[in-house]
Amino acid sequence: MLLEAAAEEFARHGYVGANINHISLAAGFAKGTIYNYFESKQALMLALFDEIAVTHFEFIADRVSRESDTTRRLELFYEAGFDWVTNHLAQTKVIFITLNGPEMEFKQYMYQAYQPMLQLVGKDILAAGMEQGIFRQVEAASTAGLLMTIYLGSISYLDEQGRLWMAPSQVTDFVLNALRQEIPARKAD
Amino acid sequence: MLLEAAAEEFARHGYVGANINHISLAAGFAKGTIYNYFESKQALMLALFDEIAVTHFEFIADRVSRESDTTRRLELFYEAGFDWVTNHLAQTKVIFITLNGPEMEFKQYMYQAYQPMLQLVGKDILAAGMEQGIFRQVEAASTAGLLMTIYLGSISYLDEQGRLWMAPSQVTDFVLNALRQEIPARKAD
Amino acid sequence: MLLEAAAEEFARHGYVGANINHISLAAGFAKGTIYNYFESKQALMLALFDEIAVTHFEFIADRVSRESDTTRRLELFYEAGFDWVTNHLAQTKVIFITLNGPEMEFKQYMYQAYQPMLQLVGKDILAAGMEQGIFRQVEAASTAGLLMTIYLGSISYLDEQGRLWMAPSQVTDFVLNALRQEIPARKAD
Amino acid sequence: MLLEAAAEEFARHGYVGANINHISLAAGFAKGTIYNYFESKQALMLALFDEIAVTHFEFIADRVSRESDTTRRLELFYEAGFDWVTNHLAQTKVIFITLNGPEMEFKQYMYQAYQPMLQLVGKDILAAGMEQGIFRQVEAASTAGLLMTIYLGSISYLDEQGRLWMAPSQVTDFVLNALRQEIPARKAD
DNA sequence: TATGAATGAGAGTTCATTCAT
DNA sequence: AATGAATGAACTCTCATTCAT
Repeated sequence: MLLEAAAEEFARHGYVGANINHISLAAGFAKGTIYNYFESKQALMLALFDEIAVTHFEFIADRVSRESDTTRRLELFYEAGFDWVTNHLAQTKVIFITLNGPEMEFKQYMYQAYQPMLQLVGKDILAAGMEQGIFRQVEAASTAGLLMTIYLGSISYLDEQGRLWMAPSQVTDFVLNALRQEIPARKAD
Repeated sequence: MLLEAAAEEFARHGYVGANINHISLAAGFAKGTIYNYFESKQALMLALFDEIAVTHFEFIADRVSRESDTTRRLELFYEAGFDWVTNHLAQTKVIFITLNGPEMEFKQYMYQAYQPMLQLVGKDILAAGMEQGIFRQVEAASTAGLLMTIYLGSISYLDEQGRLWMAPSQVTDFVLNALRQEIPARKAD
Repeated sequence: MLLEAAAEEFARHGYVGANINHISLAAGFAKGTIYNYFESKQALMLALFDEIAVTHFEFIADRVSRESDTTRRLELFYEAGFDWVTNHLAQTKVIFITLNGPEMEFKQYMYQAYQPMLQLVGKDILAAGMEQGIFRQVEAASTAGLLMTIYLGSISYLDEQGRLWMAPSQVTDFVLNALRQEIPARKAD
Repeated sequence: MLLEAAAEEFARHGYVGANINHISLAAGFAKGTIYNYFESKQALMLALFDEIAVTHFEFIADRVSRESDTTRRLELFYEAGFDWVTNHLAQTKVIFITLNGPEMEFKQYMYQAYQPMLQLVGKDILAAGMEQGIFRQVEAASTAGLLMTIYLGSISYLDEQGRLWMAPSQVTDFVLNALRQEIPARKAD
């Protein structure tokens, strides 16, 4: 599979450092053959982004939508997110290389590709939780961004074996504390 | 001068994509002159890491240590951190390029270089706050990592003008909520 | 074609001084094309050694083996050797550049590659001649080395047109005198 | 000593590969200082040739001239030659690098510089021996060249410790056999 | 559709040489 | 006389891309 081989190569060497001939060979083709499928190295990268964003989103959205309880949904978002990452190490590295890399076009492209996931967090989880009185009132857009950031940040330190330094439960715990209602207990005063 | 030019070039093009000759020229030297100062492209990068880590840490530590109140210290950590970032755009990009790039040696090196800052968060802020009863009891090491992650995550999306999408106060607010005491207060009822 | 061009360039400029791009261009290719055939400058050099050693040996061995008389074989060794040299000027220079150059790996490699020719001289000529009573008893290994040395030495001073300063007959004459039986013949008087 | 350092460097790396800055530093000077003594890398090399040729010749001529017997002189030529070599490894390598290297100007220059030694062999030893009836009649010039060639050939394979693969006595033995009178015993037939 | 030889721009790096101090 | 920072030409090697087969 060309996109699979591309993910491996880009993950291991970054965009500039990746060798497009190696990708073609790793996918079982000859050197030049990849150009029959993608116009250029850049076009290949963009195609890879699309595939990653869709796969990633669908996997998480599927798991999240199985529960209707919002707190549980938030937990599932991180759980499913962690699961996907540990099964898609190369793709995960590609995400980080891109989001933090120097190529601005790629970054923009990836932001677009990840809008659905941002929507999922912002609307189906955060806004819903605030409406239901489960979460305190926060600024929705930037907090959704923060939740995504925490997700990305907590998966960004993968060791060589793909192990994370943090359990999803720790993250969920932290986030739920941050979002819970102000201490209405005080009213008791 | 050379390290400044190097930061700009690495920020704009990444490690592999950076052109060491351009760095030399941008610093006002001829092509090869940079090799009178650094043995290789890699050695230049490592020297740049050292300078960034030290500058970054000293700036933040200086501001944080001016206050003794722990909550205020946490606020100052993010405020000073944001300040440094907006005045060191190139250096900040270098940090992200490295932490998320494919070169493992660089990553390791940078983790080492940032140990002092991790200590600052873990001991002087987090552990101190727990001791003083200001923060709830959390697992210190991984939570310190999470606070750093949130810092890095929230500064990682700089636009071309170096503007952040989030105010330090929002971040502090979120984090203080996550760390405040559980609501045993209710039991008092 | 490439090896021919390589021999010319190495002969003219030595290993370090040779320009691998020039070799590629001289062979009718573009600059980098030679790297499709040889991994590096060094690999090219080693491949050239192999080709030279084999060609050189086969040419001489073929001529020598046509005669069974040992004295004649010794003569043929030098005659054929001189012939090969005058028709392979560049290759000959490469041999000398290597045997006397600073790169020890190359030297070792060439010694290995020339073992067959040393065997030819040591066994098929020298040892055979001693057995047949044609040559006096000498230490075989080092004398074989000396015969090779004399061959190499006498071909080492080629002028620009590839002319030698010595005829093979002179060398043969000298060597046959050095190897002929001691003068026990006199005792026979 | 600059010339000593130069001999070491040229011996180890060849002319093109030698680093003139290293030479200056090895001699205890700063990088550019060598240019106060020699106009260029090439001028340094030529000066080194002069010194080597003179030293080498004087050492051998001194030893040879202590004996008047011609056979003994021939022996002393090789003995002294071997002695000089084992005490001047770097200089010896420079000779070979030059005689077999690609730079024709250097080669020519060295031939000139070694004329005195060729004279010594051709006149004081070979011609004298023929006149005295000790050696058979041979073509003087080319045979003198051959004797030099055998000298150079037998010292050209120095291992890293400067050991030769052949004793001077073996060489002398071989050469004396080659030069001794034809078997006058035959006349008895 | 697949191949892989060929291209050539461009990179990192070296180092003889210069020259202001 | 001595220094050593600076120069910049030149070199080895890489690789995205093309194209005849």
